[in-house]
Amino acid sequence: MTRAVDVRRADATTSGVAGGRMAGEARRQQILLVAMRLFSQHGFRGTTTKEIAQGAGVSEAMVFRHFATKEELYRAILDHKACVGGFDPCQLLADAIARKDDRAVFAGLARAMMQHHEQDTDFMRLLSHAALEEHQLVELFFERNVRRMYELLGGYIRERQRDGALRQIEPAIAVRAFLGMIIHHSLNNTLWDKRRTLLDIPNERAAQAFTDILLHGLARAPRTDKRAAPAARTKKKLSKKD
Amino acid sequence: MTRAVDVRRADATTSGVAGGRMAGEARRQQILLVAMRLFSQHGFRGTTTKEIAQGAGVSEAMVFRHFATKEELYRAILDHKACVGGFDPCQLLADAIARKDDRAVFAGLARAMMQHHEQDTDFMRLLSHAALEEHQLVELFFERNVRRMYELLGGYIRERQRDGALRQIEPAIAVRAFLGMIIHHSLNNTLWDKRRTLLDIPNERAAQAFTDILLHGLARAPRTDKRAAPAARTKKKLSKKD
DNA sequence: CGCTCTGGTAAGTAAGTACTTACTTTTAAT
DNA sequence: ATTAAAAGTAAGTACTTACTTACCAGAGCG
Repeated sequence: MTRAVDVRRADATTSGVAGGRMAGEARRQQILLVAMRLFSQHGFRGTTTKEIAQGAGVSEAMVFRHFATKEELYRAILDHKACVGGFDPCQLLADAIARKDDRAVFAGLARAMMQHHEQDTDFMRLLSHAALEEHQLVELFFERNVRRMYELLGGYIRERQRDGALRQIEPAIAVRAFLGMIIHHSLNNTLWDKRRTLLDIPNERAAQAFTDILLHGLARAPRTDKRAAPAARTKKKLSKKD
Repeated sequence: MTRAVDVRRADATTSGVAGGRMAGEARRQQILLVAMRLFSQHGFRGTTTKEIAQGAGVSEAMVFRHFATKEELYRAILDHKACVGGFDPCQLLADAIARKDDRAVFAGLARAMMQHHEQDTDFMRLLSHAALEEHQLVELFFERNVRRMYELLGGYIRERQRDGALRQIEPAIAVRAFLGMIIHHSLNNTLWDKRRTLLDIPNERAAQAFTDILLHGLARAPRTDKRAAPAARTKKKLSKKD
């Protein structure tokens, strides 16, 4: 709980604490960067404007010259990250999707997401803080990134269902299950179990394993005989009620 | 961001704002209860001792009579919840495990966890806050609850692998995948997408679907062939014993 | 009655907190 | 060189925060 005045200003390149006078826009960007790191570490309320200023190597007044309020600074970060932060799954997967290479689609996505999470831990933390603080910009991020992901993957799964390659399960559920594996795994690695005492495997293996589970899980024939009537799979036998 | 002085003291039974003089221990418990609600809503730094006192209907000094520091109060809550908060999967699943009823084991767990998450949203939030704030008591919770879960489920999967019912995949990975689906789903419902615009299904259906995906995903025969092997059938209808 | 113990408070205090004001230095175009 | 704007600061302000101090009221009990 005692937080101490830890590393901030670690190193000129990352913290950007450039001694001299900077051009306005450069300074603005630098403050933004520093603030993002601090907000992600300590949340909105847990970060003081003084710390941000110190981290950037300027006086507090400079922070308020560039951003009218602390809130505006926060908003600028979330806003910026909501656009830039998320990679573009469409582009990444376009090729595999066109080839209908299920394994390439899902494993590729898993790999890319995990890598992304690993590199941008700050943003994951920032988003988590924002969600807990019920910041409205989480919704923006949702609309811009998450919903598109559900549409893209859901659409692909639906298509493969029509092809007869996957069994009939609500695509959104499958998407949630898959993203759940990945995101939960990343959160475990960066937040809950950093020392990886529960499970310590390289990303590549995790991506393969999750893809395996999903694709076998969605595969058309639970076991053998697929030459039987295809109608049988509409509800299958395990729909034990609900 | 503007938080306002919302509901606190909603109602005498839940907020415990009992007017008169109380016995020491009773007051202590009541302060604890109020504090837990507030901490879960706003995190440690986001909750003031004044708010806690008001919520409990006493002066701030009373809070500090019972708990030397705010930190001690927080600790008392996490500590208490780490014991009481988590349900006991061992007991819950003992029967299904003994019967080797895969579907009952996993669906039962999924159901119970989701229900639990739904009822104790406060605790989920509290834990998330604690993890982000890197509070050391998260580790305690991990040791007491999460690790046991991995051991229990991992052990069961290993056993079923020996039985030839499940294919050879590292059990811990399967556990992570399954818990990931469940926990991610719960977090979506209570934190990220409360209005459930991405996916809105009853818990029971989610539990069934996740179990389906996992069990088919772990099933022994990924493809066709090997119709001779009788082992392949064990996981077919599995719910009905065998 | 006096006397103490306990649950309780009003009113602090010192150290933050976000944000401001009044002022100085540097840059660069005229 | 002159000058106006831009980059920068030191020292506030008004308010909040965790935590303290000094005191009160009533119950129980001799």
